[in-house]
Amino acid sequence: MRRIAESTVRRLSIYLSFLEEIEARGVTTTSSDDLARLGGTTSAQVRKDLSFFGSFGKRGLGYSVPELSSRLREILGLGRQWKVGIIGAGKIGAALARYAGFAERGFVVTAVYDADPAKVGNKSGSVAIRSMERLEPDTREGRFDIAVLTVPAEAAQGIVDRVVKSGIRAILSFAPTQLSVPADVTLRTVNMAMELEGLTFALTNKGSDN
Amino acid sequence: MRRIAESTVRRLSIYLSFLEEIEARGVTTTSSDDLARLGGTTSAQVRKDLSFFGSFGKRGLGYSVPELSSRLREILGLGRQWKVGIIGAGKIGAALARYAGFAERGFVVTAVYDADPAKVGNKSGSVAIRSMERLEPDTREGRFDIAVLTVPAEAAQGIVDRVVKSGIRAILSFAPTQLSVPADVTLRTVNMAMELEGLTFALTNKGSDN
DNA sequence: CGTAACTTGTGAACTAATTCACAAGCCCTC
DNA sequence: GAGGGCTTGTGAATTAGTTCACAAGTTACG
Repeated sequence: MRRIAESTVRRLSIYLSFLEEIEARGVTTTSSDDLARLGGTTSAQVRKDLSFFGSFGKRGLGYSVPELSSRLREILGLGRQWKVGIIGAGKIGAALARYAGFAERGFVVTAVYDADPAKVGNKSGSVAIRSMERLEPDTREGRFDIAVLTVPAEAAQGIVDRVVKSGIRAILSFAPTQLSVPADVTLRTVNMAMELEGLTFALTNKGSDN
Repeated sequence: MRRIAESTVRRLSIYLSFLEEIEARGVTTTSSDDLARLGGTTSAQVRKDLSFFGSFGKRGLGYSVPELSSRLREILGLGRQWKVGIIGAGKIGAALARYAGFAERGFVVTAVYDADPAKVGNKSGSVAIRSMERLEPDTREGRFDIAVLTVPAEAAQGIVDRVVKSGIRAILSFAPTQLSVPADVTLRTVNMAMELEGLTFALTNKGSDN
């Protein structure tokens, strides 16, 4: 398969969430134009995005909503349940552990870790907090597929190295720091400070550009 | 000023965070090569990014750390304090309201809102939770510059419309839905589901590509 | 069955972003 | 003050991503 741009994958997620929405409302057919309008892009972009994976529509008619959403779920790897381990049971970690949106998409939190011995054993949502020492054995036993990092910036790289070494290949980090991983590991970072700075940049430079 | 790519702005944030880090360690000089290595990019990219805003280095020598970090803060609009209003005092909203990283970067949470009357008046961090009805008057009085949305997907567009109408020009949304704003409003969206789907896509399609 | 009205799928054209590559400038040493 | 060793700043070349534009299907209808 040709390399797929991250922007394309993001849009596929958007298309899928609309498809699920209109599917729930009983709509059975849609078009690239509908998807584009709802997703803030163009119909050509929608068709091009889908064309990387096959051809799912009928000329003159459009797309079958159930079929396309099922194909997108498959493409995005949502046909199975994914186990998520949350590392760091602070405010954000705890909020995520309880976040219902996880389950709706097939993600289940199977472990929460914290370095603070006082927290170990407490429940975070429905999951007991585990000691950081469990990280390697748990990972090797396949207790989770995806690591979500909600630890302080200083600790993040060390933990990334540990979970990568014991076999994790997908990491979502909320730590406000640049992390490095081997080429075969996928890392996504959500950095609040960076998002806010994008906004202040725009506020500060509005008018002079557009 | 020529239109600046979002990717460039994101990298400027990264460069700045490194500069602050090494500045704290007493380093006084750096090079595009250092910044590139730490930020996971190339030295040509660093120089090109900076070149959109001026020329801040000395050939043969590199960049003065204090000078460059100060210029970047200025470019990113961090020379002043920004007031943030958090709309939605659920788990994520509450976690953000207490998030110390905010203050470090010059952001101060001046208001927290919630639609649930039972929550109004309670404290979230050091700020009292206000009624949603206060949104318009508060916004018009300049109580906050940036709106952070942590409300359910269904409520998000309505609130965006309200704050935009009363003058807000920068919004950071955590609602898992596509939002639309006028061209003069900057919107950034953080969507957990989308990030996780980016990971499952990669996990599912590894091997066949790279 | 023919034609009109649609909508997809996709090369080709275009636009945006990144990387290359090198002249220009700076510091240091002799 | 000339030469060597560095590193910036930036046009040019390249690569990546988006948009255009249209042939090829599909349905509806007379």
